Amino acid sequence: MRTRTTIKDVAEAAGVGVATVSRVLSGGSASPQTRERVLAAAAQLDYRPSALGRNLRRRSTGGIGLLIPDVTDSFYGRVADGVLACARAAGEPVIVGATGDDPEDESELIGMLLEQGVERVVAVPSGEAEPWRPATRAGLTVVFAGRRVAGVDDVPAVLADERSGVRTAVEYLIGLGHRRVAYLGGHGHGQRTAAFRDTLTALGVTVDEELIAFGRATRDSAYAAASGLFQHRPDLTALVAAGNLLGEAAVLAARELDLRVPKDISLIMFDDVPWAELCAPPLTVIAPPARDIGYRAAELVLRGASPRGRAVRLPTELIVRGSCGPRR
Amino acid sequence: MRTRTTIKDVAEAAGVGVATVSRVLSGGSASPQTRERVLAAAAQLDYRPSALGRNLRRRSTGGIGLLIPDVTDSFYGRVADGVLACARAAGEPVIVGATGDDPEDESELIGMLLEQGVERVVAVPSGEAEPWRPATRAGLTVVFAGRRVAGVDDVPAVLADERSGVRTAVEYLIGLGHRRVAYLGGHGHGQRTAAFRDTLTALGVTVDEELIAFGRATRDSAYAAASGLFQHRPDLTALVAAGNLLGEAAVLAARELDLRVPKDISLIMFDDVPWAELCAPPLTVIAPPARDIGYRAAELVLRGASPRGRAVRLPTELIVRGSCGPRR
DNA sequence: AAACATGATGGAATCGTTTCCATGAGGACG
DNA sequence: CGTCCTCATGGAAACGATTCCATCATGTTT
Repeated sequence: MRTRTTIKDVAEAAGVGVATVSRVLSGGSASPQTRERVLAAAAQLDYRPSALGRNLRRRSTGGIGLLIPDVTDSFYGRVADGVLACARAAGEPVIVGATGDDPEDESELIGMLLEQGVERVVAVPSGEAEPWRPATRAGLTVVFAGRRVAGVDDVPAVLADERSGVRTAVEYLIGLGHRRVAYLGGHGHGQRTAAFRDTLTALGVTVDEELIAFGRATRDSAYAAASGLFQHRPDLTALVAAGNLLGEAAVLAARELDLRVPKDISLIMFDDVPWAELCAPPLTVIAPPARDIGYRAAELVLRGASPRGRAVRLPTELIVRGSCGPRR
Repeated sequence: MRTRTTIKDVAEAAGVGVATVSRVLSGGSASPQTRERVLAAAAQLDYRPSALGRNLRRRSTGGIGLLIPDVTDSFYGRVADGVLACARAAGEPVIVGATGDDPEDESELIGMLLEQGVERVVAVPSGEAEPWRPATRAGLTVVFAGRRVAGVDDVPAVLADERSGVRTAVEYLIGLGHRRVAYLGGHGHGQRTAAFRDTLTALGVTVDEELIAFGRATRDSAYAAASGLFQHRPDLTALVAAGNLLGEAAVLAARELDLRVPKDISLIMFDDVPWAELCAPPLTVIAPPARDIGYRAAELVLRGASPRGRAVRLPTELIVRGSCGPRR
C-alpha cells in the first residue's frame, strides 16, 4: 500500500522547502504566492499533517485524558459528554479510561496516559491521593470533576454545589414535616454526607446515626443497604439517596417492601436521570449539572488551569416531582 | 523542570547502547547479565518508554478509536464500556468521539483519528457510507458495532440479532391476542423495522402502515411520535418501541394520555435499561447484549479483523416483566 | 550609492523510539 | 590451529513534523 503523503511530498510538489510548508500550514509568515502554491499542493495531495511527527517534536500528545469510574453510569456519562463536547470544539482528541473507582486501576490508567504523552487530564478521581502523585510530579495538568481528593490540593476542581443541594433537599423534607429522615450514601459522597448531618443539626433535628447507611458501587450492595434501612427502621418517613444508583435501589426496595411513595415514605435523590420521570410517582431530585461540570473541567484543563486554582462550584437544582409528601 | 528520562539515559546508566535497552525491554535477545543491568537501570530511573517515539517509528498509534452517537445513551454507553474493557485488557488506549449520528461530524472525527495515526476503529456508524471511504482507503481496520452501513460491505460488524429479537417480541404480542400492534422506530433501526413488518405478515396479520411511526433521536421528537400514534389510533392495543429512547417516550406518552399499562396498552421495548425495572409496571424488553457487542467488536479489531469478515450476530433475550398483557 | 533593516526561504537539527547492519567475541568443528 | 557459525552488541538511520539559524533578495535610510 502506498505510504501516506508527508510534508516532504507537499514541499516537493509545491517546489518549496519543508520548512515553508510547515510555516504556511501553521499560519506562519509566507509570501502570498508561495502560500497559494503550498495550499494548492496540499489540497491536491489531500495532505493531513500526521500528529505523530508533531507530537514527538512537541514532546506531547495534544489531546486530553478522561478518567471516570464508569461510562455506564448516567452521571459520569453526562460528565464525559461535556468533556467530549468541549474537546471537540477545540479539535482535541480524548483518551478515555474507566477506573471502576479502583485506585489501582486508576493508577495504571494514569501511567498509560503518561506513556501516551498526554499532559492534560480531566478525572473523576477514585478518592485516593496516591495515584495522583506521579501525575503531578510529571507535570500533568489535572482538573478534577465532580469530586476532589483529600490531600491533593494543588489540583483545581469543578464540582456540583453538593452542600447547598443536599441542604435544600433536607430543608424541603423537614419543611414537609419529616423528622426521621434517612440517608443512603455511597463511595465518594463525603461532601453530601457531611452536608446531610450539618443541615439536620442546623435545623435542630438530632442526627440518628442508625438512619445513615452506605452501599458500595454495585446495584446489589445499594439494594441491600436500602432494604436493610427500611426493614430495620420502619419508623423512618423520608430518605435522601446520594446518587442515582442509590436512588434506584431505594425505589426498588420500597416497592419490594410495599412501601407506598410518597404516602409511606418520601424519596429524594441526588442526581437527575431520565428514568426519574418514568417512575411512579416521578422522583423528586436534586439535579447536578453533570454535563456542565465536564465541559467546564475540560475548558479549564485546556486553558492550562492554574495549579493553585480553587474549586468551581456549579449550582444544583431542586426538581419537585411526585415522590415527596407531607409526613404521614 | 527536568525532562523525562529517555532510553538514552537508561542506556548510559546501564553502560550499554540504546539498541540493547530497546531489545531488552521489548523481549529481544540479550545476555542474562546485560538484561539484568538494563532492567535494574530502568527500574531505578523509573523509565517508561514514550509512546510518542515508538508511534512515530511504527507509523501508527497503537490505540483504538471508538465512535459512538452519544455517550449518554445507555445502549451506546454499554457498548463503549465493552470496548474500554477489552482495550484495557490489551493495554491499548482508546480515543473516543461522539458523532451525534451526524455523518458530517462522523466524517470529521474519522479525519481526526486518521490524523492521530489511529489505525483501528470500532464504530456505531451513523448510516452514511461516505464518511467511511477515506477510512478504508487509508487502510484503517474498522469494525462496526450494533449497526452496519449499506454499501460498506468490506467492514465486519458485530450486531445484536435484531431480526430474531423483534420477531420474538411480535410473536409474544400476537400470542397475547393483539392484532393492532404499533411500531415506534428511530434512526438506524432499519433491521428492526423490517423484522417487524416481516413477522407480522408471516403471522398472517396485515401490516397497517399507519401504525408505524418514527421519531428522530431527541426526546421531544420521540415523544411527539409516540403521542401522535396513541392519539391518532386509539384502537391500537400494543406497541413495540425500537430503542430505549422510544420506549421512554412511549411510557411517558401513555401516562400522559391516561392509558393504563398493560390494561389499555401493552408495551415492549428493544433494549434493556436500569429504569425498565423501575417503571410501574416494570417494562418487558428485548435485551441486546450491548456490552458484549462492544467487547467482541474490540476483540475483532485488535485481532486485525479480516476485511472480508461477515457479521457476527449476538442473541437477544426476551425479559418478561409486567408491561404486556392479553388484548383488552 | 553604501549600509542597513526587513522578510521570505530552505537546510538541518531535533524529538524518542525501533531496527537494520556491521563488528567482534567466543565456541564448535574439521 | 584455522575457519565458520552463532550470538550479543552498539552505531546509525529511519519515522514526520517543527523550528532555529543562516542566507539571500528586496526595500529603506542616510
